[in-house]
Parts: sequence; structure tokens; C-alpha cells
Amino acid sequence: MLMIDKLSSKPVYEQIIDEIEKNILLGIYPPESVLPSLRELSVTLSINPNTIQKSYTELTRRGIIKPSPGSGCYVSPNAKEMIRQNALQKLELIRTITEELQLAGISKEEILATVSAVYVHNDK
Amino acid sequence: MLMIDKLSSKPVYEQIIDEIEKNILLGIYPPESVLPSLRELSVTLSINPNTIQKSYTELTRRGIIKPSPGSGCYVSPNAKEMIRQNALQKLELIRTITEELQLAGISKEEILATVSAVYVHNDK
Amino acid sequence: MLMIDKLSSKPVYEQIIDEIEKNILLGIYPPESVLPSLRELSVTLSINPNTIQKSYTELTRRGIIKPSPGSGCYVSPNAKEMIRQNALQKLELIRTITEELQLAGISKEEILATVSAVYVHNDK
Amino acid sequence: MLMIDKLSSKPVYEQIIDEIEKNILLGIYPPESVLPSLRELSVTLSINPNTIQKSYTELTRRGIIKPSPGSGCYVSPNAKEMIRQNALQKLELIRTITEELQLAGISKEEILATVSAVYVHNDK
DNA sequence: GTGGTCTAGACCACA
DNA sequence: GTGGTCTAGACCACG
Repeated sequence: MLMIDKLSSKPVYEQIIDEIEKNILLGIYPPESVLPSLRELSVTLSINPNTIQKSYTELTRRGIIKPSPGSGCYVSPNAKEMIRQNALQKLELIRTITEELQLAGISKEEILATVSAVYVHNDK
Repeated sequence: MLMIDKLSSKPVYEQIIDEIEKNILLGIYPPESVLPSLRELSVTLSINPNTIQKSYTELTRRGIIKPSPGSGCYVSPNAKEMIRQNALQKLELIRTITEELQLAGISKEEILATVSAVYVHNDK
Repeated sequence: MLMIDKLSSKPVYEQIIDEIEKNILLGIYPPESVLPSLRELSVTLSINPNTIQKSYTELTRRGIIKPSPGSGCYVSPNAKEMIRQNALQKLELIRTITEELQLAGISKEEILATVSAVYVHNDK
Repeated sequence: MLMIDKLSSKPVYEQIIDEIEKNILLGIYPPESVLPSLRELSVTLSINPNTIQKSYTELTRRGIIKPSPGSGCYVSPNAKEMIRQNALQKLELIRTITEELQLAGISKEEILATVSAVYVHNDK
């Protein structure tokens, strides 16, 4: 099941992408398996099929899923690796925010502690 | 004075906010000093006055500047502290992104290195 | 017998057509020989009979095979010639793509090299 | 003016992409210039704004144009180079078709002649 | 049934 | 005004 918050400022289609990537990483959607159909997700999430389609199109462009019209959408064999590659681009975002924080007088230690806390927390 | 990139993906009004905050932190706009007028910025930056106005309104909301009807806007006495408090909220964003990166299989070291690189680089 | 990749972006029914044409050209399906039945292909390839049917219908339309009610489909005597004629239409597609490549600044030599490489490679 | 054939099998949004790329290559839309707005194109071409949007989104993804919400879409400074890079992927398509033609018994010379004819024709 | 394209019309943030 | 997102509903090719 995908968790979508329609009131979030993050676009719904991006939330769907993130949730599906998460499920693939967690093994809920294993490689080669079939994803829920556009219409099925549309009904269960109460979201317009076009919005789901937009998410699937982007996932396809990233090489994470593979659509087969008339058959369904399948998780790519190398989906996890593709997700990792796309995630690396977020490091650039980290860099940008860090620059802003530095300028505002936030110490390096505060940021490093925030990052480390995430890893420590989930290592339990 | 203010460096604005109209083609940036960051909205112009946010760029103006960031630039003014930067100038305050650098002491270019000292506490109690008067900021450039709406019209002045509008002309020198070739930017719609409504956009400047939006930036000033947001800076006022954050307690960083104070409007003085008829005589422009002034830098708040505690502007630097207000900027720092607002920046702290961005740490939450760092946390969210870090969680996504962790799930995608990015190591803690990669993120810490990215953050450290920013501080090392600007300490030169 | 037939190599079908269900995850290919090329529709399955087109893959079937191409594979059958290939087998005819290679002499695996000689003129006047009988083709595998709909049910047989459907079972061995795990493909919907409607899809096989669509391929056979198209091959019939092209004059490459001939249905014989009650006793399967037969390879036309002039099948190879019909295949060649249909292939010639693809030259038009080559022409269209070439025009686009030329406009984009791709040199003639790059395209000629690509084409020649295919023939050299398969002449081994 | 963009030439769009709504009856073509090629999707309208792809035709729009191709036409805009063509105009950029021809210098009709110079680097840094503003493209027609979504609504303007929608009216002049009698095509739904969402379809135009889809084209602009893809052009943005390819790094050919740069949207600036509230201001318009601008041609990237390095648009021509980005178009060339994307065009190179079409060489792979040429390769695939050539393989099919070879299998069908089409000689290398026929294909080379087709390609050369395009360049000779437009060199006049 | 599936994914892919297109239209129509609405709402939002931004300039 | 601009681009971006979303909904609603239709049609197509494919399996």
C-alpha cells in the first residue's frame, strides 16, 4: 500500500514515485514482478489515472520500471541500482542546503549530527 | 548589489530573500540600516515590483526587517538571530533527504563528506 | 523456435512476424511448408492466441503466408520476394531519420559508418 | 509556425518537440530567446495546453529549454549541443532497421544510397 | 484487461 | 500574464 498525502506541498506524482521506489528497495516489489495497474492504483488511492501515469512515465524514464502495454508494468532487474544512481543526484541538494546553513551561521557539527542521527536511529 | 539569476529554478522572490539575508549576515546591511526601496530594487534588478514586495513581506514576517511607513524598511536589531532561527528549520529538510538517501543505499560517509566539503571549501 | 522478448518495447505480435520472416529467409520454413498452428505457438511461447492470430493475419495480408482452412497456414511460394518488398518500405523510414540527423548536425559519415558496421559485423 | 499533423501516427507531443528542435537548429528560436507560451501555442495550433505542456516538459528534461514560471520558457544557451546529443541516440534506431533490412536481403548499397541521397539533396 | 495519448477545464504559485 | 499540477473522461493499440 502506498502512503499518499494529497495536502502535501510535494506533488502527488512525486510522492507516488518515492513510495514505489521505497517499496522496490524494501523488496515489496521484487525485480521482474508486476506493479499495480494504472487503474488499480487510481481506484485504491483515489487519484486520477493521469497522475499515476505521470509517475509511471518518470519511473520508466529512470529505467526503474518497464511498461508492457496490454500486459502491465514490470520492475526492472537492475531497478535498485537505477534508484541508487538517481538518489546520488540528491547529494547535490544536500550541498546547496548546507551552503545556505553555513552562511546563516549554523555550525558544521549541527548538520553532521542531524545526518548521523538518521543512520543511528535506523540501525537499531 | 543583489545577484539574481532569473533563469534559476529557485523563484526570484526567494533569491531576493536569500541575497538580502546574506548581505545582513555579512554586515553589508547593518542592524537598523535602511534597505533599498522597492522602486530602486525594481529598477536596478529589472524585476517586477510585485516580486520585490513579496520578498519584503516574507522578510517582515520572519522578523528580519521592519517596515517603516513612508520611510522604507529597516534591518531589525536582532536580524542575524532571526535568520539563524529560520535556517534551523532547513535542518529538518536535511533529515528528510538523508532518510531517502539511506534507504537508497547511500552510505553515511558519502553524505558526511558532502557536507564537510562545503565547510572546508569555504574556510579557505 | 521463435525468440520472443515480452519486455521488449516492440509489440509481441511484431516480434512474431519478424521471427517467422527470419525463419522463412533462413530456409527453416521452406516455401509451401506448413507453419506451427495457433494453439501450438500459443502454448510453446506462452502467448495469448489472439496475439498469434494478429501476426498471422498481418503475414497473410502481406502475401507471405496463406491460410488453408482446416489445415493450418502455408508459406507462400514467393514468400521471400514478398518479404523483400515489404522491407523496402523501411527504407523510407531510414530516409526520414537521416533527414532529422542531418538537421541536428550529424555528419553523413557517422550514419554511413553505422550502416556499414551492421553488414561488416554479420559478414563474419 | 509549427507544422503539426494530428492524423499522423506520431504522437502530437512528439511532433511539437521535433518542430521546436528544428526551429532552434534553424535559428528561428535563438538561444536565450523566449518560446511561445503554452496557451499561445495551444490557441494557434488548436491543441490542448496539456499536450503542449508535455512537450515542454520533455524539452526541459533534455536540457534544451528552461522554464521560468511566471515569465516564460527560454531556449538554453547550449540548446543546439543538447539536441545533437539526443539525436545521436537515433543512430541506434538506424542500426536496428539496418539489421532488419539486411536480413530481408536488402543490399548495403541500397541503404547507403538512400542515406547519401538525403545529404546530396540538401546540399544544393 | 493493460499502458499511452489527447481533450477539457480547474486551481496553484510566480512575475 | 506565465508554467506546473490535478481531475475527469474519452479513444487507441496491445495481449
